[in-house]
Amino acid sequence: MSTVFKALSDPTRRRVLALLRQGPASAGELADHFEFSKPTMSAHFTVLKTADLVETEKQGKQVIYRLKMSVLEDALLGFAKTFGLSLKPEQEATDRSEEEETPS
Amino acid sequence: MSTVFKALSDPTRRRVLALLRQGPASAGELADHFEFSKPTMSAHFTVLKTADLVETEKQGKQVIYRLKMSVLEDALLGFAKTFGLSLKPEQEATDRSEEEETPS
DNA sequence: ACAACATTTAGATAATTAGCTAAATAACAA
DNA sequence: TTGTTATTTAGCTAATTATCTAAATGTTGT
Repeated sequence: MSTVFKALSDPTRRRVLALLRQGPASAGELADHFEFSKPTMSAHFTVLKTADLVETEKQGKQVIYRLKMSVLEDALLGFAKTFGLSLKPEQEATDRSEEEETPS
Repeated sequence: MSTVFKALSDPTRRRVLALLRQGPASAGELADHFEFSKPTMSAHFTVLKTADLVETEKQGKQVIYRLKMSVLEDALLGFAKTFGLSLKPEQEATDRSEEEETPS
């Protein structure tokens, strides 16, 4: 858990995770969202991987990063529980993009 | 939010917060739970205070630290929301012995 | 084989962090 | 006032971190 919180402590890494929430992406695609050098971004990816928050798959020249949602969820949940909070899945945006929102 | 995550990235500080979950405590009481020096613990308290995760009140010689639960909750919630998760209060042990709340 | 592209590794540096001891400050008690 | 206790500040150091450029590695296309 400590590695997860360490990983989350950097805003760039949190943004990377948020990007991956949209779906898998290559190292380069991810890096393009930032102004840092590729090596710098690569180092951030390594931290995320060490924390087991992402997994990778090599596809040709590219390395595809994928969010390990369950790991993030468990870490967050484990911590939240210490404080009498629990985590529940939110109303998920459905794929029907043209539809009106259900009023809350 | 970044200061909160920075604060949470250290296990000692997470333990301090967990202790404060039980109720307010003085700097010394908190420090007694750890093997680090008082000044080291004081520095940790400063980080927590900077992140607005705790507030203090001076009582005579002592400084009482109190967890700002709502700040922790909001930070956690804000982040969780990015990932389609939300927080809810857990089933709390119904030990009312210390409370002076009006029953609903 | 060679070149182009995608990514990581190596190696360096500046900034930050977490820890320490010693000293300063603040409150209270005798 | 002097001493005791609680906490913080000052000043230091070692370790870690975030960043960079240059080079290495691995993959694909010609």
